[in-house]
Amino acid sequence: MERPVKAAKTGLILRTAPRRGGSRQQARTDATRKKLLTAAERIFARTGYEAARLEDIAAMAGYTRGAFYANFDSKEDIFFALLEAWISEKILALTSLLTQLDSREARVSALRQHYLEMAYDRRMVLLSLEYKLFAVRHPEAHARIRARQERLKECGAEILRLVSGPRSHVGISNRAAATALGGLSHSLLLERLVNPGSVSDKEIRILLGLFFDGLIAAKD
Amino acid sequence: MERPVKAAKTGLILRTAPRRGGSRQQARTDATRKKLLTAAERIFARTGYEAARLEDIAAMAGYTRGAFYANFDSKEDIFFALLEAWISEKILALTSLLTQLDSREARVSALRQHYLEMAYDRRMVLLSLEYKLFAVRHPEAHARIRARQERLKECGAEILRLVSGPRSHVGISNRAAATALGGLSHSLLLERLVNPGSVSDKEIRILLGLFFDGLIAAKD
DNA sequence: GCTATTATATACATGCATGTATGTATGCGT
DNA sequence: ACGCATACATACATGCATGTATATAATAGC
Repeated sequence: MERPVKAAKTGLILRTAPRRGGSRQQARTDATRKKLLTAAERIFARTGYEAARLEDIAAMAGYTRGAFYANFDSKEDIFFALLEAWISEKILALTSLLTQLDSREARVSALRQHYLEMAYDRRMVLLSLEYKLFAVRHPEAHARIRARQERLKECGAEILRLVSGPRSHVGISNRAAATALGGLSHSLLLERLVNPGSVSDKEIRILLGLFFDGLIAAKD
Repeated sequence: MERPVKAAKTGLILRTAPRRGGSRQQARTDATRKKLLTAAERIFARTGYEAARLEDIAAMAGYTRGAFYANFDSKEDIFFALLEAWISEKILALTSLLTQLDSREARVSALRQHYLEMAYDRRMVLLSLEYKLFAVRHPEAHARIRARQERLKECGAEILRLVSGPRSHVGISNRAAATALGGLSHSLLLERLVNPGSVSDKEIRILLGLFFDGLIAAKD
């Protein structure tokens, strides 16, 4: 039995968007897609992008590589799909936080809390590092990743702006301040992953608080 | 022609130590070993540990894989050898800095400068990340890497101690303070690698200075 | 319920990096 | 100057992950 039509490789968009016919079959594929994505999230964080095997991702989601290739084109493809999903989710969470609170004090403490919590989200640090390292090492993908991370950082900066006003803190843009706070938080967690007990919970709180308050206070 | 003696795999130590007979031949192998190590340093930083190919390392050093396997057992082997060499070098530099200066002011500004310079040493950040990520992901190697990094951190803490005395800054150990400063410096550089121009040189100086001074001042 | 379509699994081909085994050249002792 | 050992190169074998092509199971339309 010949196949007269060569199954033309679906373009980029078709892959991520529903094939069509939005019925129950659709829900099924959406579910496995999501399962694959969350599996990828764990595997990428656990073993790193390069060492991650597609088979492991599929297996952790409860499938084989067949299901994987039905939903994604390659490791890079799912890597980027995960980035999109992940950033969108984060931004949603942040913006909701941004709108809910109205007093300045509430925002400040919420933001403070936010950076503190970053220091305990193991998967996020490892994933974030994977993306940054990938960007540094793959010039062709650089712009794409940067753009995404940018939106997130902008979001953080936006909140800082709401808290401290448009003017920079002693010559530091809100953007740079957000970057520094996130970076400190991440690096402290990484340090604890490598060497648990090297920095206590209390020290984390103090260090982040010190820096955070320093940045906020510098403005006044 | 049979080989009656099965070339017993050289043990770990024999590989790194001179075979014996300390003559000119020795100097030659030492030289290629060093060339291979510095090549590995660049390749590991450039592509990451997992993606690094032994052939590229050998090629960058001006050899082929034959030379590599004559000097190292595997990628992991050279990875650790590089770690040892690298940490030793860093510690030497730091301790010399520690002893040379005698006034407290001189030490403070030297230390300040040290953390600032960390934010410009691209290869060091990338390598340091590789080792930390490797440690997190390879439990069997964890202790080994940790021990090395530990010595370096201790060194930093030692200097901080000389500057600010044995007592911790408002509940922060010197060790944690050194970690935080290094982490902030590294993460700022990483951010700039991903997104050049996102943080200006001036902002780097201010941010690091703010945090550094905050830590030092908190003690007084 | 039967057929068409879609979703996933299985089987196979390919490429590529590692590691090993052998070959060649360079230096060292006598 | 000759022969041995050491440094490095070349060639080959292996393993393993990717990607593709085909087969089966599940779902939708009629």
